[in-house]
Amino acid sequence: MRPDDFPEIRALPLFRDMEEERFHALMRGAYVQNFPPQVDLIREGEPSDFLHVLLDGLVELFATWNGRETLLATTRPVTTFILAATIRDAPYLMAARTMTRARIVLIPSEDVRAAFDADPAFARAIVADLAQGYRSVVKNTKDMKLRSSLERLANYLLREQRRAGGAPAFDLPFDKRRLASLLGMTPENLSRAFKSLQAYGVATDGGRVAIGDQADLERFAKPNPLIDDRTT
Amino acid sequence: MRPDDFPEIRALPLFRDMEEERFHALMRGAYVQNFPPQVDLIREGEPSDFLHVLLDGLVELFATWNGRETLLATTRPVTTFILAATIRDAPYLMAARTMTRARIVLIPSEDVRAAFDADPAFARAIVADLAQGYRSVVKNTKDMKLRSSLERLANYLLREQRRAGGAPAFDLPFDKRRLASLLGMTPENLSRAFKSLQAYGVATDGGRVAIGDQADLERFAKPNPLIDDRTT
DNA sequence: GTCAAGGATTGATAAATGTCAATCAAGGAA
DNA sequence: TTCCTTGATTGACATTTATCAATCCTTGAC
Repeated sequence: MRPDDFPEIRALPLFRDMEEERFHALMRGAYVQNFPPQVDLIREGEPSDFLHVLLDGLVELFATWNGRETLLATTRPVTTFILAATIRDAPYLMAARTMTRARIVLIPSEDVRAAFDADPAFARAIVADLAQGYRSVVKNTKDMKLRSSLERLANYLLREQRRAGGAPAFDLPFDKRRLASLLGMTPENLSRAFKSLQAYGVATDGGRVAIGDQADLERFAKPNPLIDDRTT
Repeated sequence: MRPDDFPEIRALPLFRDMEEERFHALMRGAYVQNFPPQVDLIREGEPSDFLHVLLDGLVELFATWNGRETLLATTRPVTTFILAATIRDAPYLMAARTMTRARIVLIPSEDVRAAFDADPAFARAIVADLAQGYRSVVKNTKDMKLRSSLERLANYLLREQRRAGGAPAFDLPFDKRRLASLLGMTPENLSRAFKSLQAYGVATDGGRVAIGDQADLERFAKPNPLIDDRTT
């Protein structure tokens, strides 16, 4: 792949401060692929041969056990995913599948580790990324262990609203079946949870959500930056 | 603190490969403290001023929200904790409290970050530690989302047995109230779960657990390295 | 030894959540 | 357009888990 093909990669926090030559070397070994929707990119337990960078489209990260499946996260452009497995040279803990058509850069894990060893700026960026990812998963664990499914939904909606710039109405980023799995509940339970939140001014129309009275919903949801602020 | 006082710190993966001079500088700013049981070491939301290294005793890491509390992890010697907050220079996401008398080294976070910038070997070790911690939390999330409380207990017992060297009987490392919280259930539910596992050869006598037929318990628990192997 | 305190267990009951089945609604293909 | 597929919703019911209260048991202080 030509190093200057995708300036948005270079602009990512992870690559922004790399030495120019290093970045070029890394990109020379990388390649871009286009995938249709519903394609398995990664399976749990496989060796982590590539660091993935999502340029376009949506990807879901999920895990399975004993015939059950749960959605752990979704990624939107431009983000890397499964960095920890790449760094540890350990098997993937999650599977990844495209939700839409997607354009993805694949960087050989070996090259990433080599660049890490050679470029202090890159090393710093990787650590920042990992520490942030770590904290993000811890927040998610607190969400799961300390809150009921109704409380999780309420706080999820407040987070999404924030992401949408604080507007009173916004679209869910994917279907409700996936949202239910992400929040650790069944679609039926989610459907009933939405109905319960009507009492706090939440209205839905398909995938569109309107929050009538944010303060009222917050009184119920009790959002907390140490759980719900997914940026620090 | 005198740098050579505690060779077990130097032996930790995190510090093992540091340059000698760097390690000494780091230790000069550090100090050791002894704490009685049940002492709050860290509160959620506080700035992360120190990286902690547990030399002796047991420490619990927990989180609270809306009057509820949940145990997220316990640490045993010799381990560091809350590395991610130190690296990010962000507030603690968990609180920490001694469970027993404990001896702890406190290293100013600023010094850790300086050492990280100056010593590539230390940087590598930090990344390895973070990536491992990250993966460990992901495994825990899978455990929580994919398994019932009974299945979580069964797999927990198999992990503890493994840690005890595979012996058929071993002691729980702390009381059942804490174990229940760690597994995300109430003490009453845990008590009943232990009773249910009698059908699979699990016997308890206070804090002592005996696994009569490991293969039988495994048939029920279906342990999976991508969830239960907490070392890779 | 006795006693007090806290954890563990048990029983009864309630609440939360999941399952199954049926129906409904929306969107894409022809 | 019409049909068909898939996701969403609803109702009835089962299961899991929590709550509350009582009792039991262990352990440590005296």
